Amino acid sequence: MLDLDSEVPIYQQIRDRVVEAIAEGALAPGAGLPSTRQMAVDLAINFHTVNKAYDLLRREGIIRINRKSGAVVRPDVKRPSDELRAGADWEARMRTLLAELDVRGIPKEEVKGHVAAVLDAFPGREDEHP
Amino acid sequence: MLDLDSEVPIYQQIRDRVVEAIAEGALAPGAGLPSTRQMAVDLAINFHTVNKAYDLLRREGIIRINRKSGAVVRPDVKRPSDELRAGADWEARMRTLLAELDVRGIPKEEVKGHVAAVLDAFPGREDEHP
Amino acid sequence: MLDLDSEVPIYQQIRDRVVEAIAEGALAPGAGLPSTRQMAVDLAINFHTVNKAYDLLRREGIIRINRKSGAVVRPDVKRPSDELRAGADWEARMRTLLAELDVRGIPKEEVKGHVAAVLDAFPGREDEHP
Amino acid sequence: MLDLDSEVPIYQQIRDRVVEAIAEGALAPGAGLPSTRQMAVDLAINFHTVNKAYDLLRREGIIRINRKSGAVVRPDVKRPSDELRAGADWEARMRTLLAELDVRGIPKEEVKGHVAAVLDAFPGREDEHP
DNA sequence: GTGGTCTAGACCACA
DNA sequence: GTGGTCTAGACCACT
Repeated sequence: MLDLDSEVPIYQQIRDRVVEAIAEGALAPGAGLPSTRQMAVDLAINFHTVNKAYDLLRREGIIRINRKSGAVVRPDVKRPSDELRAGADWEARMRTLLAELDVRGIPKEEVKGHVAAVLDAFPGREDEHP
Repeated sequence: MLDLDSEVPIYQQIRDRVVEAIAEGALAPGAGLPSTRQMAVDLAINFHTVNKAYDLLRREGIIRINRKSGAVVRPDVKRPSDELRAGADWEARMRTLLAELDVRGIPKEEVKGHVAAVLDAFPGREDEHP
Repeated sequence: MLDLDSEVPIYQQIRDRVVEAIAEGALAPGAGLPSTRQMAVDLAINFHTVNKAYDLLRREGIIRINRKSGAVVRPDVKRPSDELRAGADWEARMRTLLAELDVRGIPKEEVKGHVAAVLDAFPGREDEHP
Repeated sequence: MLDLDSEVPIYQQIRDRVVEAIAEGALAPGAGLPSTRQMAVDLAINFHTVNKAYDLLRREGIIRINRKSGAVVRPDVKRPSDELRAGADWEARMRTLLAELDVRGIPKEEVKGHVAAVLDAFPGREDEHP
């Protein structure tokens, strides 16, 4: 699951995998994450690295870290909130990615189709279409 | 246009801006880019940094670097080529980004709309709809 | 081992020596290379130059660069891969070299003998003769 | 025939093409080369560049340059001569190339076959097998 | 301690 | 005038 030789930092990969797990529904809002030491053992990496990933997720407002109960997915995640939207600059990042795909000659319809397929595979909330 | 305090390297930002300019049609295939030293003074950065960005674009097959006329956008860019598409774990990168947006509570339809809007704003190739 | 006065760039010479060491078996797949700074002091050159050589080898898919353990020879190197063979205008390069040798009056049989001798001295892969 | 965007210098490409033409027999020993200005016009390049290529060939002992008759292929080319062999370091260059091919996973027999095919396609001298 | 980035200045090759 | 190379030193990110 992790590529230790990748140029993308390990803590970033952990963060990405957690975010994807939440989006897919594998990690429900309010659910607990493994302890840093446990995940470090599972992934055979230094626990400081896991710590850094968790801290990043906390600063992004995606998880909460309690002294006693460990890290849990914030219950209000996946709900529209200005707090979560802020600091995302997601339009710019998406624009950069789309520009690269366009320049590489990947057909627009293929990209749109992939985006729709991925998004529709996410469980979604009951209040999505109010 | 550049954020010198960003965590994303300056040379990467330059590379991204060039790619976007090509996708938007602002930089047509065959068009020339400023010389490394010129762009360096324009952006108030070191010319080695521009050099690295150009070298990255060259290795990606997006521009050509000619000893006399400087850097030009490859005329055959935006033509689907296996080599260019190959370097593409783009589905994974897109999936990670989409998961983050979903977790941040951004409505799926808003994302799809933005994607379509950005893509449709790109001029596109003549052979896009054969 | 290095010729600082040569017209071929130092970083290219380093890259060539590493490739030769791999072919000879002196550097086995999976083996580690010296750290950039270490090799720099060993060769009495700037570490940036070594850095560039390693980066070139990485982009060629010959080594992997790991943040903690440094550079290692890719374990799957020497296994025929289309991507590695692709970057190969090798027939043209070989043709140019052979033409030069012919013009210089080096007997064809001597050239063939040298080629065979060098190749046969390389350990080779287990799957070479299936 | 020339790739103006290549990373290999134009004057070097000209030199390589001339050497190949001699090896193939298209340019016989003693034959004359086009004038620098003529070749510059033909190739649509600066005549100084052709000049540099010719000078390189002269310094390599492959052609002679006469004030009146222009550049001619040395009549004694293709014959074994210590003068021509010197300064070639061809074993080292061949070794580097072969090592790269081996590392890229190209079968040894394929390389040997290509070398033999190219060499045998060169006309060869009557005194080759004395 | 590892590699990565940026800056800076000098020199060279190429066209 | 163009890009390419090498050197040098400082700072940062990652593990």
